[in-house]
This record gives sequence, structure tokens and C-alpha cells, in this order.
Amino acid sequence: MNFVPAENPNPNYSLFPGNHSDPYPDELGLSDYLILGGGSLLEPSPLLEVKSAPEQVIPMTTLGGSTHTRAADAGIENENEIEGKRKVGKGCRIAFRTKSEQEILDDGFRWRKYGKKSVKNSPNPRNYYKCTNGGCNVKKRVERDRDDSSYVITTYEGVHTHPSPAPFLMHNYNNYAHT
DNA sequence: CGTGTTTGACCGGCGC
DNA sequence: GCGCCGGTCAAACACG
Repeated sequence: MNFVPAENPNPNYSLFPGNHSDPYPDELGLSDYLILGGGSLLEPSPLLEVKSAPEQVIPMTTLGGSTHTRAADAGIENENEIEGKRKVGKGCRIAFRTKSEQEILDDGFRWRKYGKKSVKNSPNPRNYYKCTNGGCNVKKRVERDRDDSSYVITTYEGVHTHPSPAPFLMHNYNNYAHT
């Protein structure tokens, strides 16, 4: 059960950019995130556009030329790993690198685990989740940083076609995401 | 019984 | 064509 009542919100809620007035609350350990998308891809989710430190957001189109960017910090070795597989119209992807003991960062949505794979060059497995809401195709994958296992890398892919089931998030969704 | 997890099988893309 | 690799499927299982 990922649902958390509004009167007792999981602290991890605040790690999600849409849930906090400051998307980089250092005291909470959120160190970085990337928006993997833009350019020819679909528009990023309005929910994810709530950010105040644009210098830390690296559009996919700028990642290719640099030998070492925050992409590497996030455990993404090269542009192929970012652009690869699904160059065509799969929507926005965004990766968070979060310092956390927990691997499951409750973002207010309900996720069903559908796979687990060990990845090359990493001692840590990667877990695959789908949003359980019918018709919503959003996926996320969660893995620990290959180099520093105190960090969790969470990658979201797609845009939710529905509001969060959590009232706490609903407020933010209504504020930021409705068009 | 409904819902979510586990886990090996399977599949498709890519490089050689 | 073959093997590697990342991603997904689905049957079995666990648990309320």
C-alpha cells in the first residue's frame, strides 16, 4: 500500500518536485534530477516543470557533447543509455538521484512491481514498476547508485493520465498540472 | 478473493 | 546469425 493519508504524509512526498516549494531540499537529501526528454519528444509533464534550479536540469539534447555530466552522476554512462531503446515518442523521462535508506520513495501514486533485473557493471538490481491506475502507462525503475549505494536512482517514464490518489498530492496536481 | 510480489522465461534491439 | 543485454510477461505464490 503506497497510499498515505494526508494527515500523516510520508516525508518522501517532499522529495517529489511537485510536492515541495523548494524542489531541492538539501536537508532531505535530494541531490539531483534530470529531465530526460525534450526536443523532439513529447512535452514534459507540467507536474515536473515545478523547479527553481534550472541549472541542475539537463535536457537530453545537451547531454551528448559532454564527457562528464550529471548524467554520469546519476549512473547514466552515456547518451546512448539515455536516448537508446525508445527514441520515438515515448514521452518524458526524468531521473532522480536521491540519498535515501529506503528504495521505495512514496510519490503518492500506486505502483505494481513487474520485473527485477541485475544490470551489468552494477552490483545492485534494478526494479521495474508500472502505475496501477487503469489506462495509465507510466513506468518507473528504481536502482541503487552503482558507485554509492546510499543513493537511489529513480527514473520515471511517461505522464500520468490521472491525478494522484493521495489528497495531499491532489492539491499540488490541481495547482500545477491542469491545463 | 482481490491485490501485489517474485522470478524464470521470453523477446527485441544491437554489436560483432 | 549469434550472443549479450535490458525490458517485459505471466504463473505461482504470499498476504490481508
